[in-house]
Amino acid sequence: MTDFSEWFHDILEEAEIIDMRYPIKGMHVWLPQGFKIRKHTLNILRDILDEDHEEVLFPLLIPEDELAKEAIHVKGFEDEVYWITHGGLTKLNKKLALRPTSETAMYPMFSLWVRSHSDLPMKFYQVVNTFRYETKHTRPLIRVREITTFTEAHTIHINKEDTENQVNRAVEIYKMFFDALGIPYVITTRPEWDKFPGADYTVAFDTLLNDGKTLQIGTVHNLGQTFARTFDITYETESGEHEYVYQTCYGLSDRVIASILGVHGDEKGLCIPPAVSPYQIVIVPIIFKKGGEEVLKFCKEIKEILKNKGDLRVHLDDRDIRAGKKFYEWEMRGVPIRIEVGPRDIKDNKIVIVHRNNLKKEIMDYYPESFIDDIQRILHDVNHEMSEKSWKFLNENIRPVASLEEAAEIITDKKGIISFNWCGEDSCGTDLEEKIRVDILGVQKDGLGEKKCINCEKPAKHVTLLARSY
RNA sequence: GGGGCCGUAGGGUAGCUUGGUCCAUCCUGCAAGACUGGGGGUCUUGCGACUUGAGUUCGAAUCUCAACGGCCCCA
Repeated sequence: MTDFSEWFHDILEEAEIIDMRYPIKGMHVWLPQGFKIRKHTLNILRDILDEDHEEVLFPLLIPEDELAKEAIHVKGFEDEVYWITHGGLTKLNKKLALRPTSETAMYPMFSLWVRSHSDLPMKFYQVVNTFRYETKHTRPLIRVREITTFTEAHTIHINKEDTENQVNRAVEIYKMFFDALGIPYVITTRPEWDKFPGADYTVAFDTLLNDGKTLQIGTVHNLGQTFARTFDITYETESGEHEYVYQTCYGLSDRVIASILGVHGDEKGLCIPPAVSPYQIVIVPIIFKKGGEEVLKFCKEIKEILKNKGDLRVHLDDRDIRAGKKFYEWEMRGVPIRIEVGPRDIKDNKIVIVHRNNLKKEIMDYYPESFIDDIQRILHDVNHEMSEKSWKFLNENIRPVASLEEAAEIITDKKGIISFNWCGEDSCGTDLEEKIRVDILGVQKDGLGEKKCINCEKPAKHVTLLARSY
């Protein structure tokens, strides 16, 4: 796969994930197939979040004065805000912003909700669309003007330590989530110049697409007390004083879907993890003129078993077209396993199963009693193999370097992620980014001892990652 | 932020340089039929397009301008 952009664009259309022809730049239509992947992906995330968060839903519109309250925050977004200026023909006295993110929508309400230390912690999340007037190149699901699936969590705590724990907890949540999808990631603390506007610090997840460029797929922010001061969110302590709260927020976007498609896909098309695949199994009957009835009857039987007893998403493709064409089509759509049933198999009491991830064909004896268990096992294996393969690819493409020249060479030649020793100074970091035209993703760990920064040769503080990124 | 390229059926394209040959080419798709059928089958018939607006002209897919949309490069 040499050109990711082209591959991605084509597959989104061919597999009917989204329709990019909607006549507004950076806004697209979710088609049924794409919507199903999105739905199942959201279900997994909701299940995890619901354990200790409460789902809420805030309005789309934010009044101008609230949005403008947090100066640093609004500075980070001011070029990208869509404004509503009119109601009908009447010009509004107070402009209304389409949320670029929801801090300034939620926090004035949090100020009303938080009263006492016994109210805390509070943990909320919502799944909403957000709007950013992107001026750069928009890319479907990756850089869009309407983020349709922004899952943002916001938490409120009584002290700094609690927010740090919550940041760790959020990282664990996202690990669990990405692990369920077999999406590999690197976790770094973003450099100062790249953190969320208004945050104390930002921890981010990046994955590696198969063209060697990284994609940011999740962020976790420790907001400290910045927003609490701006929006006057205070609680009463046990001794009756009023203190500002500490906050975190963390979010995922449509890019999660992009990474599901981009990480696992190959030259044959998509390969969707069983957990979120619209169909987990497709049954393709091999029908000849004679004996067609019997084959179809058997296909329907196993479909019912898988659907009802196995609680699986199964599709029986009984269209009157050649089987080979169906094979190519379902492979392109990424259905994890395909069952082929022909007269020969029925006669021999066999089932032919093809794994999408490695296209291996498995012929097994058909026992109605153990059939579901066998299929469940195969689905589990497919998921496991997909995850292993993508993690292997990520790990193979993280390369440590000892010099700037080496970094520049590798980033041009092999791409991927580069790990190096860095002093941690902003000026040195931005200088390095400019010199070899890459993005510093962030820092991984401290305490390097005697090592030197590969750019300025001062003592290095962090193992740091850099990459070309989307 | 700066620069460049592009817009023709559902998708991909030919035609544009030199305006008339174009009620627009080919592949794919879709619809119907026949023969077929363990990896994209063949044949027959049919459906479907010049992004929008303004201009130049006897005449515009073709030239000019603008809007909208898409793509690429540089900071």
